[in-house]
Amino acid sequence: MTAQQSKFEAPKFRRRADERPDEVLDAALQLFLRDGFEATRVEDIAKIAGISKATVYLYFPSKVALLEGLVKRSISPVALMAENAMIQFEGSGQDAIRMALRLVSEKLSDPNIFGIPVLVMREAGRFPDLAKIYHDEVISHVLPAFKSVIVNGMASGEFREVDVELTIRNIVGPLILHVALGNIFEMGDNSADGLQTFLENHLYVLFNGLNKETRNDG
Amino acid sequence: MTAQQSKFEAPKFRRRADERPDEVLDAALQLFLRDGFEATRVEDIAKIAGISKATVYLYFPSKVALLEGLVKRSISPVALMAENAMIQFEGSGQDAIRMALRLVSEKLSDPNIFGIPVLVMREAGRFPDLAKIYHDEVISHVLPAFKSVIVNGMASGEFREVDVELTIRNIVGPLILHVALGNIFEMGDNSADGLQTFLENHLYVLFNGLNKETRNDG
Amino acid sequence: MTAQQSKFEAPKFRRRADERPDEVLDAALQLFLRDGFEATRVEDIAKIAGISKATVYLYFPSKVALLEGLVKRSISPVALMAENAMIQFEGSGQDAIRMALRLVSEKLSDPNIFGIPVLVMREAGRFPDLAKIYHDEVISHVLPAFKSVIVNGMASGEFREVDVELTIRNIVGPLILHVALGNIFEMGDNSADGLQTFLENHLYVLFNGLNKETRNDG
Amino acid sequence: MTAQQSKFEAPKFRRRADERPDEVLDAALQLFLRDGFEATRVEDIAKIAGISKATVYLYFPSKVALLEGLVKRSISPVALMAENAMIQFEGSGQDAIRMALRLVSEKLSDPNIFGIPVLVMREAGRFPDLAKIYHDEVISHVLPAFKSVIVNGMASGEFREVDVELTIRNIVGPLILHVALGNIFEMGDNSADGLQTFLENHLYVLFNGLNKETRNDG
DNA sequence: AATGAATGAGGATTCATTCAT
DNA sequence: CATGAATGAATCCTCATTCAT
Repeated sequence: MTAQQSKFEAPKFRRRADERPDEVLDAALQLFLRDGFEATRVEDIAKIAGISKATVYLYFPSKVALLEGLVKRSISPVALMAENAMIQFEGSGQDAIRMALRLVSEKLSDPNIFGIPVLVMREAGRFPDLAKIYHDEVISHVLPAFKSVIVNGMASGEFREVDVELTIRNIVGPLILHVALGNIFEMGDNSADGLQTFLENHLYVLFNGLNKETRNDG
Repeated sequence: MTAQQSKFEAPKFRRRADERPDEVLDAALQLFLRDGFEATRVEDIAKIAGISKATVYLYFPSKVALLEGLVKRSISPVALMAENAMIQFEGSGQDAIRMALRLVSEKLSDPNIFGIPVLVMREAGRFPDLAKIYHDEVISHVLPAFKSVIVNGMASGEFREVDVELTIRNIVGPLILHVALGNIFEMGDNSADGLQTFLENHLYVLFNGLNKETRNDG
Repeated sequence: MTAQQSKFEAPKFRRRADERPDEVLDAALQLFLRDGFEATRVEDIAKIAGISKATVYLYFPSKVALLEGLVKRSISPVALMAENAMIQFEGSGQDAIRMALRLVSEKLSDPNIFGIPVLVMREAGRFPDLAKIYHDEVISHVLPAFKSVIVNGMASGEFREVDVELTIRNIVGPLILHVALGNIFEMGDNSADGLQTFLENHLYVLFNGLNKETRNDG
Repeated sequence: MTAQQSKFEAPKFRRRADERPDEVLDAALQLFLRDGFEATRVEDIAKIAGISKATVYLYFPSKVALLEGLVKRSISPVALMAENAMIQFEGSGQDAIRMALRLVSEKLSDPNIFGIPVLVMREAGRFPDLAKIYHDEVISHVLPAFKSVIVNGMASGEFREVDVELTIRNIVGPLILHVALGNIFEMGDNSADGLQTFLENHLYVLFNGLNKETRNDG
């Protein structure tokens, strides 16, 4: 379990400190997702990371700090990326959204990332700080980007007249649910391929609607 | 708070025992939603229900039993109702879905109900039993109903050709996300009116698509 | 160790709750005095009190609360008594002080009491609350009483002219030191008899001075 | 703070190792007095001393060793001095005591010294070694010296007939209490001046007694 | 000589659950 | 039925101490 040491040197501990925080976060994410925050024991996180319980506290001041660290590490970059991509995108609104979701879902197939939103949804209620971080680092970036794409699309006549705020739930909700179902009920698959397949269907329905004959009232 | 009942139906001072379990579940749901399952103390549930901690164990053998009791009590009827409504419905596929979602979202505005799915998503990971109950009592009823509506709609030429399983995420996902956002970030409103407004927009987008000019390739 | 149960009934736990807090405080005092506050484990206190660790927390919200409880329980009454005795006393200043010290030292031979001042001196530095309690409940009562006796004695010509505040250290200091030495180095004896003997010598020196021929300058 | 020394005596940047132990002891005393032995963290001592935690262990084998080092360093010399002064003193008993106390209290106003007795009183209970050191290095020197002064004084008719052992508490007790009160409750002042003022009053009361008219029975 | 990194051992506190009444 | 009293088991976090560099 602790193995993997050459027979020559036996470095009981000591390893480059730089890698440690990341390894700890990886372990934490894995267990938080499986068992929830409260039910996860710091000792188990440590065990998976291959260090001692006390060493965890060398890098993170508390158990909640792990939660917050996870959000900061994994999601923020994705959110920023999606935001920038949408802002700078020059094509149609449809293509902008299509590209953003593809970008995001590529990242989401990284197991270190796709669980975070679900984790946040589970635990944010009791940790206002966590909710705030997620809001500041993710929602406050992505939301306005989507909004402006929709608003522009409506202005140019590309999109129907819809409620901008509420429609964002139609764009993001299916994706979240897909990941969550995979996570929780182990329904569907969250592999890169599975996500891709899902995404194409989602985009098709999202842009064209379920109905074959659509109203032209919008 | 405990006493004070009219002399007529007043059994001295204490509610009929039959009502107790319900009151306990109400209290449990309230706290589970706010704090999560692990972080909720049985003692606090008891306090809200106006009884003693030990009395809770008179009605429920354990803390998890409360969780399971919640699902059984609140969601199953709704799911059954939606299932039946869809099965017996005779109109178009669009109207079937429309009706089912309206039915559900009416119930969802009952605070004793709308939190359950979110609660399950939060805690099912660690309680396979809970996941199983939810799956058996809700998912296994609603999913096939939706599936058959979609399949029939495609057969009759009403709906485009879509992946049936995946499309269900487009139907349900936005609704779940809407409720969750309201619950966790206190974004949007989960009042009956708010839900209604959201639902109309959701159905509009779902059936007609975002694009004004749709492809007729389906 | 837990023994002492008649062969008839085996009351695993359960005892009159009224006695518990006192028993816990007794145990706490014993260990706090021997090992200091920090070095005393709550578990050991519980063991001596014949209950479980968790039960301690049924009666006292925290370890510090035990410390504070000790002061409130044991010393306050003694201080009040001394205060009242001095205030109501009608004889000479010398007799007032004599009486007060005798009264106090009678109580001090109660092992539940004589250790408290030493304990407070040891721990008050780090627990401002404890210092405050002791100050409010003991010092603020006893100090003024002594002061007024001295002031009156000086006014009536019974006592020499001295610095009132500082002289109180001459009255109390030797007593404290005596008890502390007994406690810490196990020098001298803190039995009722030992205290009595010490007290008579202390009072003799205090009132008459070491010098046989005294100055009459005061 | 670390660097910045003239080129002349500058051993590059780091103080001579000889001074280190003293600096560590200074830091330790400061914290032990404020927080007690147990509650003081070695890391904080190191921080004040301007070195790393591990370096402390280069000079002292353990945390207790710091405690013992403090007594050895600071008090022993004072005790020896007082002892010698009293032994060699040629004047009256009163003047001998007066001189000894003045000598001691001069030293006591050195913050590196006056706290030690209080510290010992706080912690000796749990560290028999500490109690022994203090006993051997301080008490066993000072006590006999005082004793012989008193005995001689009684023999020459200068002092009243008193219990020698117990009377020493009258000599030292007020001084200890004065310092302790200053330390713990921040009553009185422990400045050199404050101590001086206190001492004069103490000696006045000690030798002449509180009573203006003294018995001549001694 | 000096230290950053690591840990073992321990302690306060919490809480679901049980039992005697 | 109802509950106050009690506890075992768990878990976070701290800290003196050690070791490799």
